[in-house]
Amino acid sequence: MLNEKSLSVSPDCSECPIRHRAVCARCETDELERLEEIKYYRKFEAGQTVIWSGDRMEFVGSVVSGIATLTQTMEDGRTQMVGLLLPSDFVGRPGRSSAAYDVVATTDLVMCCFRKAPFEEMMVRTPHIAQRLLEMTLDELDAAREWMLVLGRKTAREKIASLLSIIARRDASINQRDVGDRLTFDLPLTREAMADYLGLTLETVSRQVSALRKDGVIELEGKRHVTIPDMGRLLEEAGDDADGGVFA
Amino acid sequence: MLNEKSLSVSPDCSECPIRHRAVCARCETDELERLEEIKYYRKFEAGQTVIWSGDRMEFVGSVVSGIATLTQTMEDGRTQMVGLLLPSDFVGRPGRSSAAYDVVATTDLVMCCFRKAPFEEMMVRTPHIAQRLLEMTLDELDAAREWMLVLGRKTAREKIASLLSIIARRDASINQRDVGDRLTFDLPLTREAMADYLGLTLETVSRQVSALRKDGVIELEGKRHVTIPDMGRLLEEAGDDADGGVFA
DNA sequence: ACAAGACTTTGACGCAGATCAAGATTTGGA
DNA sequence: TCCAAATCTTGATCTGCGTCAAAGTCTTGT
Repeated sequence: MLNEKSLSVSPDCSECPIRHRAVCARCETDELERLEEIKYYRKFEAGQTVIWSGDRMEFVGSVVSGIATLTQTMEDGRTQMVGLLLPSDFVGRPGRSSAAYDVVATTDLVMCCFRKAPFEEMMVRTPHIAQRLLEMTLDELDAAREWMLVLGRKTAREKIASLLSIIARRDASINQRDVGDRLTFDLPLTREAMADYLGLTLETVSRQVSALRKDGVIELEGKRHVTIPDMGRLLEEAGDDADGGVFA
Repeated sequence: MLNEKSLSVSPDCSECPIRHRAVCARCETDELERLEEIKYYRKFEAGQTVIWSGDRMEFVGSVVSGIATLTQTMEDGRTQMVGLLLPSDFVGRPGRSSAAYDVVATTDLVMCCFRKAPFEEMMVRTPHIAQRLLEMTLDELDAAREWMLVLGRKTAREKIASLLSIIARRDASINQRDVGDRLTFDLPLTREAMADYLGLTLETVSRQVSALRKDGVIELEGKRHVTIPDMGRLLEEAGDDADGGVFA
């Protein structure tokens, strides 16, 4: 269930990513109007849980701004982040009734949501929506498998470099920067969240970030503001040669 | 490309899993006939590579019998298995032209294949196929994320127990056994393949298998024949409480 | 049936990353 | 503005798993 702290925002959002990425681009006008009818916005504050694992899912949607994470937890408290949701990423499982993971806003977050039942109904009537969703799910699957290599076989230093290169690349594409230039961004994750993503402890994350800084692979201003002087070098450190990770 | 050692087998296969799982179950007759036209079988020997990462994919299909694996390799030779394909699992990426991973037969393998272009064309005409494929892809994504927890946060012993419980569960469902009974099966993987799946070395796998045997969690006859006297106990060892892993 | 190769087990030892601990820096609320 | 809580850094030590090595056991072909 949505947290009571969430609240609707303006119902108009011309840059709503689902409009471009998932649904509207190829829709006929009447479907587009129907979509507008079932669309609404939700806002969450940093730290709020969007959905708890096991909760009934009543919407699907996508991230408009901010960052959310998908997390799994074992009974003894060990946690593993299994997905990082950046603007334009899709959330939800057409055809599934309950959430499989905790979804947590790590920064202030705006989501564009569609009520699930009418969305699914529309999916049946409009085949290209199902196809677009299949494509997006295949991308996520590739990303998850890419991450399995990171978790299973990379060293701590390579893991940090992999994560930084993914965030840098995504950030560059959102802000229309050229990868290859000096990239600069704010880390949207605490050291602990990074550790949960990478299967490490926060102390190891801190040490390896310091080491990469000392070696000139990254520059830091404060704790969170990162600049990558040489993306090629970072990718080498990540063990990805040049082409880099697929993570969406 | 398919390896030259592969060869067609009988074109009839009444228990072809795709018939039940992905496509035919809800097809109208004419689609079913069309499917028959583009269907063919391929047989591979243990150890053969079905497709190399980067190769042009000319078919989609599913495993009829035997086991295949999806593997990623780094330049320095480190490898990580990112998927385990058991009978009825689907292989291939509608909408993608080249393979993202190596697909290797670890036992003798029979696959039921469909030529990709006509299959995709049919997908467009027959919406429920696209929907079925979306469901299957979502299952795979859940499995991959479940595995991220295994790789990132579990100990070597828990990893082995997790893998054994997945294989045992799948084997039980294929052979219509009741989970909860004494389960018995042949391990379809070498110690090295298990290590590649679990992000461990083969020596560690061997030691932990021995330890689980010594502790009575599993019984071994020869190197490969395993029996699980108490599935609940195994799941505890895996750190999954009771309900267990989703891995498909 | 036997030899050669593939697979597996076990031991000894080292190291990357975890754990435990203490401070330092940043953030936010009254 | 100042205090308390959250976040981050760094150090010392421990340990699970990797590495290296050797020997045992299956499998296969001739």
